[in-house]
Amino acid sequence: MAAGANFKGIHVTNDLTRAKEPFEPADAEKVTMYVCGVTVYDECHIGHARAYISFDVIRRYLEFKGYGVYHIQNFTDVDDKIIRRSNELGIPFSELAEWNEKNYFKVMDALNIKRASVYPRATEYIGKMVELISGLMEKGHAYQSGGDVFFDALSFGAYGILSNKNLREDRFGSDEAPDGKKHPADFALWKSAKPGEPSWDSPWGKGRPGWHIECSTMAVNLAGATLDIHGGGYDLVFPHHENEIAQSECYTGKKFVRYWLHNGFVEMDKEKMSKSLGNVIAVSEILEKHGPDALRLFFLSAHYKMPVSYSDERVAESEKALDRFDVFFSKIEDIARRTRGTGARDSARELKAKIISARDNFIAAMDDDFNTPQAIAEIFSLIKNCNSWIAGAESEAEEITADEAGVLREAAAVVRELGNVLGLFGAAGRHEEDDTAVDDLVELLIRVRKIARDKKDWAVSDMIRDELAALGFTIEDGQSGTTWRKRK
RNA sequence: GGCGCCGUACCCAAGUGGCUAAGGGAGAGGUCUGCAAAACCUUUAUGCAGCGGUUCGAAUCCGCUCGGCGCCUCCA
Repeated sequence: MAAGANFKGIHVTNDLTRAKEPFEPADAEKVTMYVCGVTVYDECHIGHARAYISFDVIRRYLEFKGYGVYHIQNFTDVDDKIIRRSNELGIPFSELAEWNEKNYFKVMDALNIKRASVYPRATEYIGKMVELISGLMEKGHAYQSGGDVFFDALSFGAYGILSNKNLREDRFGSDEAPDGKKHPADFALWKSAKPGEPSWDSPWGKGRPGWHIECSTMAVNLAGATLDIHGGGYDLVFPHHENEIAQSECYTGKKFVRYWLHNGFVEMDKEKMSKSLGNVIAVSEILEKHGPDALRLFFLSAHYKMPVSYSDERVAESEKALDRFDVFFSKIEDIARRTRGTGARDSARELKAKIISARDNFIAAMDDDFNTPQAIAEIFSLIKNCNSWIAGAESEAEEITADEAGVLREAAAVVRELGNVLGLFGAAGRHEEDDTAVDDLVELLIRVRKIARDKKDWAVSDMIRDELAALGFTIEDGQSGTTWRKRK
C-alpha cells in the first residue's frame, strides 16, 4: 500500500466507511482526537468506564507508536437533564455540574485513565456556538422558528452518511408535526429559554444551545476543521454524531472527521444498560468490590467494538488472572536475588528470542484495530513461557545464573511495558512505592517462621502464615525459599 | 418498516480463506510440598448455531433457516 509518512502500521475500523483502513493522521506530531464526554448530571456508570478505558488504550497505543496526541474531551454542563435534576435538588445547575465533574475525575483517575489535553465545557463556548449557528443561517442550513433555531437536514446532501440513513425512507422521531420543524430529522441548534431556565443572549433571543452544537464548536475551535479521530459510544452514532457532521461540514465546508471510532455497549443480562431501563451500575460501586485493573482487564478482554455483558463473576475472573502478573513479578525478583555464576544455557537464549517475538506479536495485535484480547493473550503466553523455563531450570542441578536472571528481568520489563500500554499496573498503591518498613517487618516474620519450620514447628509456622494472610499478605513456600506478596 | 451487530470448548473471548482453532477463568489427573498455595506438565471444540453453495482448500466468502441483540427518542 502506498502509505504516507504518517502511517505507522496501525489499521482502524472506520465506522464512516465500515471498513478497516490504514491510519494516517494529517500530522504525526499532533493526532487530534475528540471523545464525547459526559453530561454532568449524575455519577459515572460502567458504560462510561468502558468507553473511556477503550479510548484511553487507543490514546496510549498511539503515543506508544510515537504519535503526539491532542485529546479533547468535553463536559456537557447545561442540558435538560441537568436543569431538571438541579431543580429537583433545589441547587443551581452549575453546582450540580461542578459536583459531577469532580466525581468524574475521581472515578476516572482511580481507573488510571489518562487525563485529556483539554476539557472544554459547553457553557464556556456559548459565544462561539452562536457564531457557528449564525454562520449556518447565513449559508441557508438553518432556520428560525419562533425563538428556536433548527438545522435544515435536507440542506445537507450527505445527511445520514455515518448512520446509514435516508431522509426520504427512514422514520425520524414519532411525531408527524414536530414543534416548528420542517422535517422530522431537523434538530435544534438553539432552544428558546423557558421560565426558570438558565439562558444566554443571542440574536434569536434568550436561550441555550442544542445538544449537538457544542461538540462541533469545540472541535472546530480547538482542533480546526478536521479531526483525525472522533470517538464515543455506539449510541452516539445517531443522532449525535450524524448531526455533528452535518453542522460542522456545512459550516467549514471541509470533512469533519477522518476516522470515526465507536465502542460497544455494556449490557446487563443481555439487555442494553441505560438510564431509561434503570439497570445502571455506578463505577464507584464496582470499585468497592474489585480493583481498577480487574475492571480494565475485564473490558479489554473483549474487542472495544463488541458488546460486553457485565458480570461480577467475570470481573472476579479477571482479578484472578491479574494474580498471574503479581506472582510472575515477585518470582523473578526473587530469582534475581539469589543467582549463582554467569553465562546462559541455550534454553535461556531461546527464551530471550521468545520475549522479542511476544513483544512483536503484541504490537501486531494492537496495530490491527487495537485488538486487545489478542494482545493480552501474547502477554500471558510470554509469562507462561518464562514460568515454564523457570520450572525446567529449577529442576536441573545448576543454579540460575546472573545472566539468565537478566533475561527473566527483561521479560518482566517487557510485561510491564506492554501492560502499561494497556493502562495496567498504574493504579495507585500497586507494587513499587510500598512502605519499606512494612516490607521489612514481613521479611522479619518470614525469617522467624523459617526458624519454626526448620524445627518442624508447624503450629507456629502456620499461625504466622494465617495471621499474615489475614493482614493481606500471601505467603508461599517455593522450592527455593519462601515468597510473599501483597494482595490487591 | 429501515439500518446494523452477534452465535467458536463448562464460562468469557481472539481468530474472518491454507501450518497442531490464541488467551483467561473453571474442572480432572500428575509433579513439587509438613500442610497449604503458587508454578509446571497432561487433559476438556476432527470442531466453529443449522442447511446448502463457491473453492484445490472455509469457522473465515455467498445464500437461506433458526436463535440472541442494538440503533431509528435522552444515553458511553
